Amino acid sequence: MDKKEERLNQILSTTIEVLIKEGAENLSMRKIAKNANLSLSNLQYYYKDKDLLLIATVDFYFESCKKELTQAIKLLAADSTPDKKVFLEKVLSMLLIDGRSSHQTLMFQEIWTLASRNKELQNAVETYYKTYCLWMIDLVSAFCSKPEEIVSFLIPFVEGYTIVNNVIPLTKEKVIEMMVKLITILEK
Amino acid sequence: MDKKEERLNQILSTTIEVLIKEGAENLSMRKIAKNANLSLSNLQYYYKDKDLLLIATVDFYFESCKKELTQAIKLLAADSTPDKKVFLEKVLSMLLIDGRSSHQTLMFQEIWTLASRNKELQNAVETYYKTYCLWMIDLVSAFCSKPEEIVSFLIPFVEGYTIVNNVIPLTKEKVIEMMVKLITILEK
DNA sequence: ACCTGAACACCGTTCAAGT
DNA sequence: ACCTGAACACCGTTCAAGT
Repeated sequence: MDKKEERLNQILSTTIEVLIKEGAENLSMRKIAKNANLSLSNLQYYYKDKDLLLIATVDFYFESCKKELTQAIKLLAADSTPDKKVFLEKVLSMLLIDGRSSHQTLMFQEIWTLASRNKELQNAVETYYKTYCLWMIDLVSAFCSKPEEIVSFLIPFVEGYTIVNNVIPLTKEKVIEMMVKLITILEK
Repeated sequence: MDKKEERLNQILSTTIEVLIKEGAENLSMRKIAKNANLSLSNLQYYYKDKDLLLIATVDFYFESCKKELTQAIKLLAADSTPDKKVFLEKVLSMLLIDGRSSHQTLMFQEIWTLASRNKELQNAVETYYKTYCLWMIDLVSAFCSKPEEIVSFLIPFVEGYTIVNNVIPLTKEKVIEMMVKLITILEK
């Protein structure tokens, strides 16, 4: 890794840190510069304005998410018993996260909101989710028929669950039970 | 409506307008004051700081959402044919909104993000969604058994769909068809 | 190519003062 | 009770200048 690459890495990591800790609202070029040990003008040499810095940060973040996802999928695939029910339960309990306690969900929420005002970020988000969809289809198809239907139903549900899990009447365990039942039935 | 109430109404409506048009990121006390024809200091007389203004705005917005929801539910209930399938299709096509083209989803996204950094907003969001849940349970129970399960599965799905509808493989029509099938089966 | 520092218009908040 | 205006520290961006 050469010097420039290292600098960029340092800037983007710092931006993610500040973004998670303080939110997009309280993110400032000066704060990032300070935390990354750069002068404001020097930071602006690497990223001309705040928008470009945010786009680069989101791309950088999605790359790390993809790596994590690949890892998780590998674990799931390796450890797979032939039992479909057990497999589905594992996938679901991994995906159904309480959004308020997860760094990842916090970061995604910032990204969604930023993206709603920025075309380039919207594309980055769309591209990421499409990749995510394809991987899920691939993963699910090892155990289930009609993977496209299952994924079309699983992904929105999981995304929504991170937001509203604290208000729905059923517990997480009951939700997993229900989802396994539904997926099993969906294939018939 | 007395003068004070009118002033507050004018301030909160202006805040919502600016929030939807420009996002929380670009919302400023000065901008709101200007658009609502007040001096900055006068706005601060009514809302001491930005946080208090945002909390009041979110409460105000949720109130209008509740009114809209009551209206929509009334329409659904009045026009109800005895056919469960038709009823479910109507509910679903009303709820499954493309998030990118809807003012409401834009506003909710801003609120979610703001809430992730503010305890009071979190409570406001939670209270709103709990009311929403109870109304949905009430609505659904007219036609279906196991309304708690159906709502626990419907609400997260609908929330998630607004975010990821553009990346999942199935079309909206196919999604509705699938959901009706699943709900029907869930009751058995 | 990489980095600096001053200047500008804008921001939220505070405060002392008016009616 | 309602409203004003000045002051403060902070913000993003621009720009002319250094190595």
